[in-house]
Amino acid sequence: MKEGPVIASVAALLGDPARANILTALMDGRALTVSELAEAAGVTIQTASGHLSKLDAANLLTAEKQGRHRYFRLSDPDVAQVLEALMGLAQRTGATRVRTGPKDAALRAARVCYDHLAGERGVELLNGASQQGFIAGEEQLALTDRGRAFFSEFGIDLNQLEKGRRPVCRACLDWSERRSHLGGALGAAILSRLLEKGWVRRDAGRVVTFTCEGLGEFGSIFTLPAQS
Amino acid sequence: MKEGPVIASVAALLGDPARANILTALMDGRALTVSELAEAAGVTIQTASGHLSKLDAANLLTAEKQGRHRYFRLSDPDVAQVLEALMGLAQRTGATRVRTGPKDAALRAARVCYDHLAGERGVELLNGASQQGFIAGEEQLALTDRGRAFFSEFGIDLNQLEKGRRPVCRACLDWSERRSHLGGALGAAILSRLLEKGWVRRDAGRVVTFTCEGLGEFGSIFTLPAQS
DNA sequence: TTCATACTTCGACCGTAGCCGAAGCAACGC
DNA sequence: GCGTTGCTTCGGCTACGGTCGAAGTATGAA
Repeated sequence: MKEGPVIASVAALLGDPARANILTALMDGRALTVSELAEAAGVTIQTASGHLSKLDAANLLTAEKQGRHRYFRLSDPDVAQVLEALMGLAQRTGATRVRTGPKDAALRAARVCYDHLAGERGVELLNGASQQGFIAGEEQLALTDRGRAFFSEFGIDLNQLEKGRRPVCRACLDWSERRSHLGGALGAAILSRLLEKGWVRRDAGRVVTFTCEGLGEFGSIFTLPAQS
Repeated sequence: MKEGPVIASVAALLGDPARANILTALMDGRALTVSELAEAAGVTIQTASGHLSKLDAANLLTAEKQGRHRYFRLSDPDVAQVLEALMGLAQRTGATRVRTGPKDAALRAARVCYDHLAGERGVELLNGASQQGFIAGEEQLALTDRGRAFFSEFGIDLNQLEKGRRPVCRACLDWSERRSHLGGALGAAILSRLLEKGWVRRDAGRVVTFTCEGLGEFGSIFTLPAQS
């Protein structure tokens, strides 16, 4: 009678389809306006506005005003992580209406999870990095010396990352693969670098597409057994 | 409009106060009957029965019939983990009605999280084990050779644990401490052992109480810097 | 057989919360 | 000033879902 309700109030927020749509639309880490979110959720602007104030009041979102727009984003990577965890549960749960549309396939292959790479490629990335000794651990991840060398070479400023409050490496459970992929500051930095290098492109929504060349490069680094 | 609803349906299940109470009542890993759960949730038996069939249909619970009773338990440690994660969110979220009752204090000190130790003691356990080199990693945990020796000595059959499908070590985020404690098969085995040794006692609900002697022993092992 | 217990199903009631139309603000451009 | 755009607030409608009383099923005991 006491602790139940505390989880119920949050869960109830996530439990409305419109709000759930809003949140998943924000899972790519971008900030979106009220009207964009209304469209994503399939409701009118007034309705979306109402939902957004609730989510904001619960600190699941943060709002930022810019001129006459209001941009909303997830307030924290933790929120995204809980959402992914719920998707995982939803699958096991049998609520899986096996909807194998083309968009679904693309999502499974590679997508953005808040600000890092997820899906098949995301899992490959972490597996490859582990196999080659760049990253150690299974649930609590740590960067190895070898990894430091590699990612510096790759163009990532590790000192910079380590200054922040955010953990550098973080295992994030992938709802489609049921395995972990790499989150945290390093995960985010890698995705940025992949974009800069032109290996991947961000499409509408959370889908990430590899260029032909990018897929080759990525594969030669991460999906082959250690090539040394 | 497509992936939102999948998380919404699960979240909506968790979002009803009565169901949330039922689930948190089951978080200690025990199996309870319909009537017990009805009382825990503060609703009539018919109502509870309805909720339980929904939770069961969603595979969040598993039912087991024994005579004229029906026992329900959480279907999986994963479910408990998501619930703990939600509690964490609920806190950050400001839904924190800071209710510092005596029971709350006891819960914070030591409690059962599905089947392993959580709360201050749980976090101490993992910290101590890490500091002394029994367990390596930060998010992905692994047992070290030294840890194998120690826990065997402690009375745990590690070979047995490693046979099962369940991961031996698992970091589980503690909602009250905002740090990880040790879950997985090893976490469960340690709690059993603590009970067997008479170091701790399980009270009503999820509260775990240390005996005077038990607290001393536990402390000398886990809360001091390595005593070697 | 009869009664008691444990639970499920049915039916009806009621409240809450989501939804939209309309109106009200606020920021920007002209 | 006026009009447009982006968003919020208000009011009323509606429907979904939680709730309980009552009746029905199953197990076990006397």
